[in-house]
Amino acid sequence: MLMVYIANLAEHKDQQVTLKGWIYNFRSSKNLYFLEVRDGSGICQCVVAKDSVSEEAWDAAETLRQESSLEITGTVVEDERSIGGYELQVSDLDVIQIAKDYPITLKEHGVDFLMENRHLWLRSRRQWAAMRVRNEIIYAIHTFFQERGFIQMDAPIFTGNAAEGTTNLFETEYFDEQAYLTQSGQLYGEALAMAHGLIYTFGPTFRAEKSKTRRHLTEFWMIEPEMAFYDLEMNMELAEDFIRFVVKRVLDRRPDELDILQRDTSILKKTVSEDFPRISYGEAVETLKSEEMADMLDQMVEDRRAEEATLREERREIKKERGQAKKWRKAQIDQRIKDIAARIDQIEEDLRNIPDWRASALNFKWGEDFGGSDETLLTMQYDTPILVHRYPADIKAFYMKRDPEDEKLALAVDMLAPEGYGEIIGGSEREADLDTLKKRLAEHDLSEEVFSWYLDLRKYGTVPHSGFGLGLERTVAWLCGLDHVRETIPFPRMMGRLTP
RNA sequence: UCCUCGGUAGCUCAGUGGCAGAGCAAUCGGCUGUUAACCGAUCGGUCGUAGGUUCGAAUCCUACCCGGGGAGCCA
Repeated sequence: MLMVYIANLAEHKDQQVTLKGWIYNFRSSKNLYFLEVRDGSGICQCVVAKDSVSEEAWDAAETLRQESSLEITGTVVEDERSIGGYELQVSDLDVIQIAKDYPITLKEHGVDFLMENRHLWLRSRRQWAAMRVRNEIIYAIHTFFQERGFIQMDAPIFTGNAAEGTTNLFETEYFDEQAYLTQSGQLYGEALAMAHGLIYTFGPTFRAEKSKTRRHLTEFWMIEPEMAFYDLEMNMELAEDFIRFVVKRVLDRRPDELDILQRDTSILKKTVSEDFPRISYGEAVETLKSEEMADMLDQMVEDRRAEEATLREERREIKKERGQAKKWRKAQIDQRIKDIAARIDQIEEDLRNIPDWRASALNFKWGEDFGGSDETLLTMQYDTPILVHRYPADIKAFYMKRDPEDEKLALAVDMLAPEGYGEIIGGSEREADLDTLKKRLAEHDLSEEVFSWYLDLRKYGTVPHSGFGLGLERTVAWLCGLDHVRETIPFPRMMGRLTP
């Protein structure tokens, strides 16, 4: 029998084929079973009619439960009523195993429960789609750099010295020594760039920050290109081309997955077609303190209040209706009431927070770093990512080159994603001069001895060079429209979560 | 570390001082095209833990534990 994957069913119209997979869902009537079978490549509805199969096969169909594994044979027919447009008219089926009491139903579940069952949750449709988008992003990243002559090289995961303070590093034993898990491959990337010119690293990084937010993991994946003979402008150009390329590939090649995720792609399309605004830190500060920003925030308060009033009105109406409603309508109303309550909670939190955002923005002082709300406010004015460059040197790392036109500034750049997804890229032109770099180490109370190999890079044929780091999970969250990075990686590691 | 919200059936939740509830799942039955199918029945409880107030506590008070969201920090 011809074994096929569901993704390829269209090539086998009217043929007899065999699928191997798992029961995603099933419905039944007296003489008919509708089995939704998933095989990893997709989902196909398989129709078992009592008079089309043997008695054994019919009895077997009756025993199937969610996630039972099976082989199923039948004819591929086009049917617009079915998911994917094709279904299988079943002639035979073999049960491999009956799964009893699969914990994750197709109904709603809480985050904690789903995280406890992450190993199973990955089988669910939205998670399946998100992982395929993640894969497409990874493929696009490699394609982009490989096509431009970049060499992928790996930075070590164990490091002996804590480069920039130990508070946010994980410590571990390394034989008789203290070792740390890497929080960035960048310094090593610079060494690699001096050997190969254009390189990128792609690996895990670890941060022991006690952050419990939707944007943080303790273990996440970072892509760090490093380019010899690139200045800040070239760095920004590359970062913009890079993100545009990745977004375009995902839009082109994963429309079905984005559809499953119910991602509104209109804003993503602007990222592909429009230039990213470039704003200096100084300009960003001006924007935050401006009259327009204050007005925008006042308008935001009004909009939220209006929306809340509308939602409360709707809730009153449907609560009245609920009394005489039929059962299915009651369920619908209950769901809507839950959604409304969640949205109202969010609005009320926003209304509590907006005065703080407003104060933070309007009282912003040159020299401070942007807070989460400041970043959000800056990106709200655009539909594409924005590049914010030339930050005060005092709030940036020692290795960043200063702006020759203003020594107070570092030639740094951050890319902020739209729709509140925050910083996805951080980068800079690196300090190339040996004596200046030594001076910076001294200013930061860092020992020259620890960085002796790094200083060698400036001693032997130093050149201008730049690079940046992309956070993979934040990128996946943005493209998928997910509100938490925990759904962007198969097994997330975060505060209080080490299993499964 | 701080602020804030929460912990009631396998799951999602309602119940704010007076008999422990609903939907889903599971089990049994019904239904010839279902789309989170539907309909009927059955099963299902250490109300996070410990103490206190009260004639009486899921509900009020105190402490603690666990989790969500946020601040700081950051990709």
